[in-house]
Parts: sequence; C-alpha cells; structure tokens
Amino acid sequence: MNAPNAESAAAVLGDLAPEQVRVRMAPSPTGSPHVGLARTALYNWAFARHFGGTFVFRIEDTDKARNTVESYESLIDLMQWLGLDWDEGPLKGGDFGPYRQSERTDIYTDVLARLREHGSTYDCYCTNDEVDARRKASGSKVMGYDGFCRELSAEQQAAFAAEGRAAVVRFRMPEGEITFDDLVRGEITFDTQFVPDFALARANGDPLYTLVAPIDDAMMQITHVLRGEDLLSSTPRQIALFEALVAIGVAERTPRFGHLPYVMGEGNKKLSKRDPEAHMELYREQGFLPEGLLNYVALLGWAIAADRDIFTLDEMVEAFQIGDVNPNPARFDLKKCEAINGSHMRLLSVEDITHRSIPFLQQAGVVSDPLHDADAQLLERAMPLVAERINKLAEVPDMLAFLFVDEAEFTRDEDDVAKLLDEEGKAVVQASYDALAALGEWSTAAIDEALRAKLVDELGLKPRKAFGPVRVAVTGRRVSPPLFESLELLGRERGLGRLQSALA
RNA sequence: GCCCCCAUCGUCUAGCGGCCUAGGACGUCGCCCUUUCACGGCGGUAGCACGGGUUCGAAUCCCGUUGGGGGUGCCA
Repeated sequence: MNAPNAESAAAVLGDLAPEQVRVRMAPSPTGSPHVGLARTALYNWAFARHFGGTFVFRIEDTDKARNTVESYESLIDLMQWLGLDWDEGPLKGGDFGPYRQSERTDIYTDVLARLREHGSTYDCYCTNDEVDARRKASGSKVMGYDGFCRELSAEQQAAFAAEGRAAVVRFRMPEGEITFDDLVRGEITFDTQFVPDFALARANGDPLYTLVAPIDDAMMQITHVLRGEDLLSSTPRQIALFEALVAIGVAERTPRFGHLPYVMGEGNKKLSKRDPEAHMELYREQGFLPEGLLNYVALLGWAIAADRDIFTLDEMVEAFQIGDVNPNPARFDLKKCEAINGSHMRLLSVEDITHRSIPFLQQAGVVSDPLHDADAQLLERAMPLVAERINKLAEVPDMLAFLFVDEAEFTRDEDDVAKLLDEEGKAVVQASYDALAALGEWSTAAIDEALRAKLVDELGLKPRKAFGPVRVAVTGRRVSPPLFESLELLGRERGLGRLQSALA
C-alpha cells in the first residue's frame, strides 16, 4: 500500500534536511470550520513538528463573494483552541507574507504577466455555451475547455475584443503524462489529454485559486502539500503550473503532494457543511477537550500502534509518518469520539477538570461569575464525585446543579418523580427522613450507616429499591453523583429539607 | 459519459508474502464490582467484496469484476 516505514523519512524528505520541511494549512474563510479541516490541520502540524520544520497558516480568501470575517475569526480561534500553533501566518507574520491572499494581488498580477511572457498562458474569449456546442458537435468525451483559443492570431484576438468580449487567462497544459508520487497513495498518473487548459484569472482580472495556490506554495517555499482528497484531480494542473513557475524563476521546486482521505458523515457521504456533526464549534460547546477531540480526529486515517488509540499530541508528533496514513475514507463516529474524549478526561487531575468546567458551570448559571469563594469551595468538594463519570465538560452542570441552586429554585425531573416517588417511594423517603433527622454527625459515613440500617436492615429493602427514591428526592434526578456524599455536601438543613419537600 | 481515487468486524483501524485459527478500539450482548449513572474488570459477537492469476505459500503482489467516492467551473 505504502512505502515501507524504515525508508520513509528518506522517501518523504528526499534531499531536504528535516528542518527544511515547510508545510501549510490553507483554508478558505467560508462557513464554519469543519472536522475534515481540523484533521488536515492536525496532520500538517504533526508532520511539521515531527521533522522540526515550519508550519505555515495561510488564508485563501480569493473568492470575495463567499469569504466572511466571522469565518476568518473562527478559523483562528479554532486553531488556537486546538493548540495547533503556527510559525508563520495571521497574527504572527513571517518572512514570506502577507499570509492572506487578498493582500497579495500585486504578486499574482506580476507572476501572471511573467507567465504570459514565457508563453505559458493565453487569452480565451469563448463562452461556456460555445464550448458546449463545439463539444456536442465533435462528439468528444472530454469535458472542460477544448483549447479553441490556444493559437489565436493577434487579429483574431482583436476581433473578439472588438465584439466586446473580455478574456479569461488560461494555462497551456503540456502534452503527455504527468506522474507524481503521492505521499499517501503512491504513484499516480494522469494523461493531460484529460486535463483541459484551465483558467488562471477571471475576465475581470481577479486571480483564481488555480493560479494563486501554486504561486503561494512556491514563494512560501512549501515542500510538502498535505490536503484533502478532493484536490487530487487538480494536482496535474498544479504540477504543470509549478514547472512553468520553476522555468520563470518563481519556484525553486515542485512540492511533494499527499492527499488525505475524506471524513465521511452518516450514510456514506462526505461530511458536509449542512451536517451539524461537521462543525468543530459544536464539539467545543459540548465540552470536548481539545486533546481528546484531536486524538479522535487523528484516528480518522492514522494509527499510532496496532493495539493503542489513546495518546498525547507529543506522542503523535513523535510517531507521525505520512506514509502510515490510510488512503480510504473514514466515517466520523460520535460514540467513539466521546469515548476517546472520556479517556482523556480521566487522564486529567480533578483540579484540571474543575478549572476547565468552570466556564460551563457559569454559562449554565450554576455557579457565580466571577466565582465566589463559597461556590469555589463547594465545587472543590463536589468535582471529585463527577470527574470520573463524565465524557464531556458540558455534563458537569447537569450533574451538580442540585448542589448549588437556591432551595426555592430547586426542581425535580418529572419523569423520575413519576417513576420513583410514588406511594412506596414516599414511604422510603419518609423513613429516610426519620433516620437522618436524628443523626448526630452529618457525614458520608454516618449517613450511609443510618440509611442502610433503616432501609435495608430494618425495612428489608433491596439497596436498588431503597436509594432510588431518596436520590430523586435529594438531587432531583435518577442519575446523580453518589448519594451519601451528595447529602453530606448539601448539609443537614438542605438535605432534610429536600427529603421533606419530596413528600409534599 | 470520461478521468482519478478507494475496498479487513456495524464503525475506526493493525496487517508491507509464512508470525493470521486475522490483533486492538468504539458499539453491542452477558457477567462481576456497585446506593443510581458512570468508571473499572472479565467474557462473547462480528470482518479480509467477488473472480482469476503469480507463488511451495496471499488479507498482503498482479489483472479483471462489482461496489463506493471524487473530479470534470471565470468555486476552493
């Protein structure tokens, strides 16, 4: 499938020293950032860090109609949250800037002029309808542009211009085959007869992605291009253009390419922007940890070892080899993503989880903002009870709300009340109240002992039966932190109050 | 249509010609732990798409078929 690992560093680097590696993440600021984009960013980042090379962050905002500032900002925000730090790019600068294509139009205009001078381009006056009509007439199976304007004389060009036609600039594709050694797929060959002359600039002069990406990669001295599989079939065009850029002295070399597999959603289709599961924002809001999310996303096409799937970013950097990336598309599985995140949660100290949970608690209105001492102290005692039983930070407020609310605002889940606080349940709660009202010391151990003596020993209830109603009475829910500990934290007065109010 | 990519449990994967009676993880099922939910532990379930080669030997290499995906823009 891929090159053997033992040789892969040499196979990947060629004559480059490891620290000369330069890769880039080059998203378009349209829409909200995507899971696939995060994976591409992660692989590029890990590749650069593995070799001690440079990770460039570039914004591909040539499509004025679709770019938005919100999208640009959320891109930056996401990268920062994930901890994928870049060496050159927005907010950071670098020797090859600017790093937003919208600020580089002079460069593109200049390079385009040089390409024209070199004979790599030509002006094309055709309309789509004309091209379609010719294809229909000739019966050609090849879609795309047919090269009609390739050899137009100056007089013919003048004649078209006189008709008021504006010309797009097209690249003159060379004849023959283009073969490249894809870093994840191996050798791939295209016959350029199936790669039509493509447009480099709009009729209004605006440069297009097809022109701009290779120019930037060339001038930013990118050595390895790791990008989505959707760009695979545009690679021969880019390689041909790169060769022209080398010829005119803009590029030193053509980078190596590696095409990463798609991330698929439900069914078997590419995770699309309409898919709510596609958006990174969502995971952040739900309280996924960046390290957990990154770990899961890394698994979509790569494995650190045969029998292991929890690892840190440092471990990934150490182990990451582009040749190990699996070329087939991966389905995003939320269940597994949560499980991986939960494993990372359990790797954290309680202090750390507490710290990270506070914004979620504050946003839910469970604790004060800024955090008062009283809340902080209660939180410090409560977090150990829940830290082990959650997969996402957003679960914390649900688990702990009952401890923090004012008694007046305390409510119980209706379904749970209906199920567990029936006549029988209320009798249990009453018995619990009796047992605890007399209690001398209000501690977990004492509460445990008292309730057990009363409910299990005296009334002969099974623990399952006994503690369910009490739990709903005290915490308002069937699912909660451990009961005795919860009672202790609640305190005698509020604890007994809850038991009493459940009887009403 | 044409071009290109892809193909191991339901899902993500390990596998680089003999270590494969195909390993791990998530899911799922059962059991244990247990005051609920989790966590943890133990066990089960389930897969090399198909057909031809090559080879002493194929999940692994080659060809074909089938199936999936992508491209085929004055989008990126």
